[in-house]
Amino acid sequence: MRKSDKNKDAESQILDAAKNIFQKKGMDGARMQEIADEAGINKALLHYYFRSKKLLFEAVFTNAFSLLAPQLNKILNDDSSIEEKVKNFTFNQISFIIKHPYLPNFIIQELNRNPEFFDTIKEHPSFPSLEKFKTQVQKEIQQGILKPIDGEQLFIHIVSLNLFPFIANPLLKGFLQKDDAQYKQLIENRKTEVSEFIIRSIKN
Amino acid sequence: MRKSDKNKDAESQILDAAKNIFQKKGMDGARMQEIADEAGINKALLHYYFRSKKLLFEAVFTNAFSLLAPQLNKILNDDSSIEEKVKNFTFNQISFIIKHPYLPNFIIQELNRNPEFFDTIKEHPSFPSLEKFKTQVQKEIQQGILKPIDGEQLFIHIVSLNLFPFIANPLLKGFLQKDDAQYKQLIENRKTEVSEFIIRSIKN
DNA sequence: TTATAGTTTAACCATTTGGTTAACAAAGAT
DNA sequence: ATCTTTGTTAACCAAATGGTTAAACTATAA
Repeated sequence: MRKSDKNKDAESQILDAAKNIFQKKGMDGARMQEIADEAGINKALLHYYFRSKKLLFEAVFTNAFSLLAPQLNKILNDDSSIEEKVKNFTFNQISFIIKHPYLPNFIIQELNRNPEFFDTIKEHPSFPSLEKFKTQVQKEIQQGILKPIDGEQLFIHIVSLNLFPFIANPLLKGFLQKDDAQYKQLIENRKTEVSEFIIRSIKN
Repeated sequence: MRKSDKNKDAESQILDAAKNIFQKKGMDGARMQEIADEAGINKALLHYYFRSKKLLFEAVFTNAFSLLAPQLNKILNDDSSIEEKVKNFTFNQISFIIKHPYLPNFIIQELNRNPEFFDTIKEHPSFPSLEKFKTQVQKEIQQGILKPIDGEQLFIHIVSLNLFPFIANPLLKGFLQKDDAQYKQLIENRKTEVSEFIIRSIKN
């Protein structure tokens, strides 16, 4: 354990340790003892602050979602053009995930394991809504700015292109035969590559 | 019934059950007893045929990879144009994954959990190579058929657009507020939607 | 038929794991 | 100071889990 962490109060220290372990190993792979060790405290203290493994996990999960969701809202709820949105969104999202590379995989994986989990986050204040984005796409199509495309499909395209390279990191790294540094560079390039690719396809 | 038939019977029955459980719950979440129940046999028989959980899992994993890898080779090693390749590949891959929806997530997830796993599949006979695809992209760019694009990035684009909607199924289903039938339709539409989107971006 | 080798099972076992308890320490509150 | 609440720990526990064993069953070759 690092000394600078010793000052932090126990609860946030547990959350921090739990985040690391859960995001790397998932709910089933994580061990309470391992989290306690990472936090530098006794295992019983985990249960003192968070009654059970399940509750500790849920705390970490909603915490992680609270980081990701506002990122999504950026593209959906500002007033710039679709082109601007795509550009800023891909750049910002890829930059953000570079700093939190385990986040998308963690959320997606645990949502697959337990889909009812979505009900928990549906109530989240910054839960994204697609309505504005969809109507804006339609409007720009009518104005002749964009070629015809379904807003929902476009949304899926964008998120897929942004997140998949992180989720499939080991797979793609293997296929492309890149080492960590090379793959990092490849992703770095995608900050602009992806939006250019999208814009080229949808802009008139 | 001949001895070898019987072996294959029990063995493949175990593999089938293990596939179902492992793909739904992952290595850590799966229980040997549950696999035995699903296969309708005694738990000890699992260890008789596959010495340990780890070995059973590896059998399932390489099996799964053997299904997915040839799909990738289709786009990389035939002689059609890039446009044809993109069209056929997305259509075929999405059609294929619709029949095996757990497959991509399973492979990607377990590869994240244990990246050294890639060494096992690197030896696989149908392990995909990108060389042909990359040179073909460059050639078609020089011929003026395609706009300039990096072949590796294009490859990532394609796979991302194809696979992400399956991997992030619960997340996207939630964001888009679709039920299972509606989401299935959305994916069905992507069989052509994705390739059109790509072609529009790269073709001159 | 019987010996043999392969297959299947119930009962067990050792370890791991999430969770509890009871004692103890720190810090306010009176 | 002394009482009370809150925080922390070592030791413990019951259940679950991967794995083993020895016996029973089955098919077949001699």
